[in-house]
Amino acid sequence: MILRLDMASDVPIYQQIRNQIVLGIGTGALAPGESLPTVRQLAESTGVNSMTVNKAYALLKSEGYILIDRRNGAKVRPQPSDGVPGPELLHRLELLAAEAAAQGISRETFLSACRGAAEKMRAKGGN
Amino acid sequence: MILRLDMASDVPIYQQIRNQIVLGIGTGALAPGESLPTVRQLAESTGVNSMTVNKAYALLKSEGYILIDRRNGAKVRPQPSDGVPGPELLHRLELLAAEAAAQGISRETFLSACRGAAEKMRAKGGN
Amino acid sequence: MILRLDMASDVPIYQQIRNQIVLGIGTGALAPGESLPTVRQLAESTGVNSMTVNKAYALLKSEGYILIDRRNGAKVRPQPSDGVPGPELLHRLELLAAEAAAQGISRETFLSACRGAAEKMRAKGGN
Amino acid sequence: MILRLDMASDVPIYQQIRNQIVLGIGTGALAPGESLPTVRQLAESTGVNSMTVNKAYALLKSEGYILIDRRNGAKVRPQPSDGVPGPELLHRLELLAAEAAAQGISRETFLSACRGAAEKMRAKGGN
DNA sequence: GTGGTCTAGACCACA
DNA sequence: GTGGTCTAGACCACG
Repeated sequence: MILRLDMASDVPIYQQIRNQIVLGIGTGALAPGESLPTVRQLAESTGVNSMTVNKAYALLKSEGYILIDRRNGAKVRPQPSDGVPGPELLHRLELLAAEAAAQGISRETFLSACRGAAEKMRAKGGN
Repeated sequence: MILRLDMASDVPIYQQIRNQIVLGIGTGALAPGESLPTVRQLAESTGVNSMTVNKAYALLKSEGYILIDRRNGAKVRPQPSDGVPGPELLHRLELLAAEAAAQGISRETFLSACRGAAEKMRAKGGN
Repeated sequence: MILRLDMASDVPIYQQIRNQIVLGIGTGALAPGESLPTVRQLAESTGVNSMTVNKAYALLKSEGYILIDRRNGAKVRPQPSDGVPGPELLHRLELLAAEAAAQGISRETFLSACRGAAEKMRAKGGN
Repeated sequence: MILRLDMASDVPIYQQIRNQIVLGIGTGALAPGESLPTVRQLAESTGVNSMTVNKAYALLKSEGYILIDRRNGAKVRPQPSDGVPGPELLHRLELLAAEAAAQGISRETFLSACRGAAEKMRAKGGN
């Protein structure tokens, strides 16, 4: 699990960390129950302040992606809530579709890209 | 074309304006070539500082969604660049897919949501 | 709205700030829609670091007690979600009742204290 | 007396132990004079470090809920100090009431929840 | 050892 | 002007 952070990006570092870990969980690179590096480790290996890493972990915890155990550090949440996409996710998906449409990308090309993204994710059971 | 802005949101106002106009273009509510309100009009009708509206228009122009004509104001760009999704869009799509997967949303449910979003967009030709 | 913070307490400062503001909202000392001091103001007047105040405000925002407007700072949320107590609140209430019972406080005395606390809160309509 | 501990919770484990024992005493599940398991037993049965259990017991003793006899281990204190709620308890009760009020919960609903919590406790005499 | 908290001071984005 | 982010280094509670 290597994180690539862009210090010059306008997206905050703690968000980049959060995004990459979510990507790792989604793709299966980080298995459910797997331990994440400690705050200090990640801070050192990325050259980022530990409070910034702390903020990313706190965000992931509040979003329900990870659990923070006082003894063993952070772990990927084993059994995430199953079900339907939340309104916020649907909103962002619509915006993405609108951008594609406004750029002249055909509906089929867009859906093909969706399929490509979905196939990179870990397969859960028969899904 | 009515804009709904949430002053308490953590997404910047100029981004909200930009997003809603992109949504309008994508869904067809704003037709290619259609004139947008002037910066001053939009600023007045929304109660937002005109510098903020200006920033949104400049962003839309730099992204290629609109054309700014000094005489006629802003218009929806008639023939946007056709083709494939850019890397930035693909990146955001992957993050969305990862969030869905990490939340336990099945691949099929995710793709169904994608189809739902795509169908809200204007049909161009046979797509 | 004066905050009294105990630097020697084991409850974190940002929590103390959060608690006192919640108390202010509950009792009506802070009216719905009323503006809170800015982060910097509160930091200065209390002698606390602004990041600590920031954390308290972020917590209050995430809990739905306040709204943060990029232009005007923080405001008490005008129309909080109405309804039933959440499970976390009920849990704490039970613990409180258990502590009282274990200390030999009679049920009636405990309920009397509850009534006393409730009567300090702002009256909403006929409640 | 079964303890349910959540290692991922942000409330310290020794506090969780303390809380559950207080709940047991308050509800009557643990009768006055009843013996508690030894530190070592409780540590083994819960998989928690014995220092942590020790801390919980020391806290319960300092709060007056239990008595620690070197020969017979810990016992629920038979005759707890009778009387009025202490200031710390009142403080937490007020905060609870304020949170309820700030969330739009009516005074009557709050008091109803108080009654519900009180009725779960053991009845002492006619109370 | 872990995460949680706090400071003092800085820079940036937004409006 | 506002809040948001980040740093470097420190201390503490927990286990």
